[in-house]
Amino acid sequence: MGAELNRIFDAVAKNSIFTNKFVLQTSYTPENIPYRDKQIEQVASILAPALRGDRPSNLFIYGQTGTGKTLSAYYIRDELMKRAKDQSLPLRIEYLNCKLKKVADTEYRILAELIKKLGGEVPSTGLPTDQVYNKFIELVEKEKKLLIIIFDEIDQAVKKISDEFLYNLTRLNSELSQSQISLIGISNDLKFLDSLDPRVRSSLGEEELVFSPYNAVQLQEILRERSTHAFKEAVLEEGVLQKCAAYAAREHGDARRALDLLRISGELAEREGGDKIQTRHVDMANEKIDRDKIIDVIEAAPKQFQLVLLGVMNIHDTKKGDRIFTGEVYEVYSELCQKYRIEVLTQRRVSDILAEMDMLGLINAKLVSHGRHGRTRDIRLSIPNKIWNRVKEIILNNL
DNA sequence: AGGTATTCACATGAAACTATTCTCTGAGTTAGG
DNA sequence: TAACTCAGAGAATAGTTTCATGTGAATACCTGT
Repeated sequence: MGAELNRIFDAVAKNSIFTNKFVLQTSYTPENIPYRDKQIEQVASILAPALRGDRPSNLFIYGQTGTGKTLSAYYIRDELMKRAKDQSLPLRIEYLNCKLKKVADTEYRILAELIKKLGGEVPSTGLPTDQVYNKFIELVEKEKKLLIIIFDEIDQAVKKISDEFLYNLTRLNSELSQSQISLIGISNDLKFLDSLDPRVRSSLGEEELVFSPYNAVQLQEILRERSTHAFKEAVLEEGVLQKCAAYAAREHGDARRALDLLRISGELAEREGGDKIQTRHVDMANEKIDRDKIIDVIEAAPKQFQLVLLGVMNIHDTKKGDRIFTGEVYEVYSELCQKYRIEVLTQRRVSDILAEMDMLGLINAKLVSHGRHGRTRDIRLSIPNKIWNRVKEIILNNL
């Protein structure tokens, strides 16, 4: 045991692979963003009026995950602010990620977060929402600036709340005399705009912009560029970059995924004590990413959610290959609840939980109609059986 | 045979409820002048 | 009298329940040939 640990420590301490792992991390902002010149130019031209002190149009940016939306937004923000500072323009840009749980997934919290960024202070709960609004307006008014707010993953927020708060925000301008607000919404759901209230849609979508996915060649180029900073000479074996790019291209051209793959491949190779990254490391990394994601989700999930999952797994064990339906899951789940002395949820709720699992990719649920025999979900487990035991362990330990 | 109408087994939606967390307020209490 | 404490009111949220309504197609039921 000790010897093994020492081997690992030695291998990692020797650090035979990375020179600067940081450039592969998602938080890293490169100086130039390849293949996004056109989009950045467009955003810049849309926002340019801000430099004259005029209110730029609201902007809606659409693009799948890992297509450089957020990165570009950061980039433009920095450039604009640089410019504004030089000419001491009254401009302020705030970025807010609506996906962050516990930070920005309700109307109240979004406002609270904005207020905090503007230097105000609000309690995390206990205040009526309209008071928070007033406070926000007051603060913005005091700033006497043009305020551009970037809402990343805005669809998440609207899904949890209603689109009312967007409406309120877009209307805020009429209540402001000293300041003006522009909104930039970023989403990876194209249908999102259509699902909005027409009033909101027309005002948020004054300008629209699409970030198309990277293709495999572009991904490769991005990886090559970064890898020169990240790794020592000649640690990449032939085909590693290609493989990372190929995997990521399969995931709708997700550059973030490509970078993660490369970084984790490196970490795995390093852990083995080798000084080269091989294509098999990429395969391992790919699996690891999937596995870790699943484990994380399950660990964070509430007890009832876990029990439902356990129910699905148990059914899968007993009747191999056959289709699993909601009714069965509910039955098995109820038994489990009684066994572990946990209160049983309604079928209604379990139905929702199953839908959530589908969203999270833990199961694959398809709606099928069996005619006379009703409609139900056709459920298939999509957790790789390699980690079944770990999953069960997690759930059972959690009682 | 061909066409309708039923019917199943859930899905999906909306509203309302519950427990918990947090702030704010004001009454009552305490300690010092 | 100023400072402190502490219970209760009010608000928001997550997770749920209750009630209501929706739905795709295999089957049952006609109908006229």
